[in-house]
Amino acid sequence: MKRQKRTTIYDIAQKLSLAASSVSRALSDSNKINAETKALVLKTAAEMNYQQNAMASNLRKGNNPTIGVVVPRINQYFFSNVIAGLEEVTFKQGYNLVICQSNELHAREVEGVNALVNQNVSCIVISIAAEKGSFDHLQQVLDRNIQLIQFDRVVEELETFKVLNNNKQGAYEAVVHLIEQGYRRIALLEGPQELHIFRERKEGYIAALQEYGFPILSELMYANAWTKELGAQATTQLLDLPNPPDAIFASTSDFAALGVLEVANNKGIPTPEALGICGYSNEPFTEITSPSITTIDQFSVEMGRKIGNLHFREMENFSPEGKTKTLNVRPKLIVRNSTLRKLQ
Amino acid sequence: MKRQKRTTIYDIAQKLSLAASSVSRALSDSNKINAETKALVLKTAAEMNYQQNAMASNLRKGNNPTIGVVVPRINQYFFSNVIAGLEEVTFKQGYNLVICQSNELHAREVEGVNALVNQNVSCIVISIAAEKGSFDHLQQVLDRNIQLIQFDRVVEELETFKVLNNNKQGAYEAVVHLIEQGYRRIALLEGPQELHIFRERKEGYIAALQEYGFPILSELMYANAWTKELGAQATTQLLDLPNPPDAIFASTSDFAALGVLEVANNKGIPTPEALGICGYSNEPFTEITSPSITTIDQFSVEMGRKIGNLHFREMENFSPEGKTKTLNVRPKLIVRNSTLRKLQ
DNA sequence: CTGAAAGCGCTTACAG
DNA sequence: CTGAAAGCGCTTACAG
Repeated sequence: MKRQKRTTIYDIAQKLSLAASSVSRALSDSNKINAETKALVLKTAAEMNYQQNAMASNLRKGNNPTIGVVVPRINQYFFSNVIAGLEEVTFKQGYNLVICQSNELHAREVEGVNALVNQNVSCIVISIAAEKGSFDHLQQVLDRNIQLIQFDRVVEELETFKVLNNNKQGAYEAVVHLIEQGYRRIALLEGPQELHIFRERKEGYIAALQEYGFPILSELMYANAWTKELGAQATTQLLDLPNPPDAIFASTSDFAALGVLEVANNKGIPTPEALGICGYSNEPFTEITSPSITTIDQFSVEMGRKIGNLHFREMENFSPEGKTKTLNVRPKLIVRNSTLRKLQ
Repeated sequence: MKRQKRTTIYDIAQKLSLAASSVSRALSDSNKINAETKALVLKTAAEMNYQQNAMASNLRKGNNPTIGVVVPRINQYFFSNVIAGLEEVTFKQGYNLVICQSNELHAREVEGVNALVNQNVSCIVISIAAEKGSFDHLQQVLDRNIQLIQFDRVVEELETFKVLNNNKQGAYEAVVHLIEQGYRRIALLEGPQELHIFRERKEGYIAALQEYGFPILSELMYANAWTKELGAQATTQLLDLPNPPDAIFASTSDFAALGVLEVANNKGIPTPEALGICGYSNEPFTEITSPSITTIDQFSVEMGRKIGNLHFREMENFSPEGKTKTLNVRPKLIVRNSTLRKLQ
């Protein structure tokens, strides 16, 4: 035994000598019902402690007002913020939010997506796992006419809504800022180039240098430095160059930037005077390091809200040709002490 | 129009000239079905791209394999970790996880809980909002025989499962550590005493002092210092005492401890030599401040896993008299430089 | 092992 | 405005 019997609309109908359909109409606030009857039903329902069975209602109506989310990790600053923003919107609309994490594994992601499809959710929101694999599972979502919204890390080939940070823009602004602060040899810590977000950041770096007439030097671009440890390692090597950089843009993450800072501190290289440091993401800790770290805010909570609003707006005026729109969230440079050697 | 027609078991049955019930048996891997028939059904189902309608199945079976979670904020380090741990377990069991945030508001919490009750979820996991209110909504959950598991911030009067950090133990160990490091006047930053977690931490502080024969001095206990700003303010006042403390235990949070550290740094008071500082929660930033901050780890991911396991274990051997068990997660002191003035 | 039937708790055309 | 009936897509006793 688990549940005790819940009151159903039949229980109410019987008590009031009404038809179940009338009870249903009263509860759903239909206009095809007498005001007095409605009041009576509502009163009785409250007395009998009635709660609608959402599963039955959804089955009959053929839709499930829930949004499913699949992210690599729930407890990562960026993702938990996106989810928080999304929840805000979905809750307001009376929608549920079901959450899965892929742990960066493709197989886990597939399982999660399939579970959501079985639930007949009205929308799936996803940021794909780092582990590569086919995207049949996502194609399946589209085939079933379930809305699919990709964000941040997306499968580019797939024609779906995409909500992205304008990574090129963010990187571009960071590098322009460094140039304006008088840095002349700006190194780049790159992320894995299979992920488009890292390719775009590299493009932004190059665009800024070109615009200001600086050379693009391969010796100053360091591949695959997307953890604190790899950032530190990259920094050690870069600073050992015959002609070392005077600024390092850790385009991968603030964690990499933290690795840069630690190496600089250990070597007694003063920041920002001799070495400028810029990260990416505006993790909370960047504010409290010494010196505080310049970085790029991605407006993650706002991004979550945008995703939610996109879904609900599209539900209203559904236009097939509008299915592949890309929404860009414009990131913002947060200037802090690690790059500030001129007064602003 | 939203969804196109999905294949149902009737479509499969028709194609194979079978009864729907046989198709159902084959798909649910029943033993009351011929092996050949089963293989044929499975093959055909795959060809026809069949996906079970979870709503129909759940409705018929009278249960919904999902767990609902209500927390003050999804994007808070502690809570997102608990959710991550919980998701790990629920996913393994093929359960869904539905998430609501109360934003610390009682009314929002009530709405969230009711939505989950309507869904007929099999378990609700909750950490209550700071805003006080009645707990009729939680009583309602129990009345409907839905399992209720409270964690961290709980309604003590309510007889439910509770998963708690052993806050008294954590605080006790921190203060003992401070005493062993030679600190003699240890101040306490308290949280709001309406919340039991903060009362318990105070008890741990007092117990440690008593055990070592130290006086309990009200001048060294500072109420309501649970943000960085309030922590800083408290520190300024404490250090202005005629006989100031030589250590401050910010029992409320690491953020308060950060406030303490900043005031100490600004006043040129060396940490840990002249002032020991200990926080609570092991936020990521405590590792990277200068000096790094001693704190208490709450094993939040592990706590989430414990909650999940509790639910699934109890489902099996359901014993009414075991319904009010309390599980304590033992916290762990993380010793860092902010309190380390002796070699260990 | 297979089929026919009932029913989970709703909603919604269809009559009146 | 109200009722009787059908049906959403499954599962599961009940016969055979």
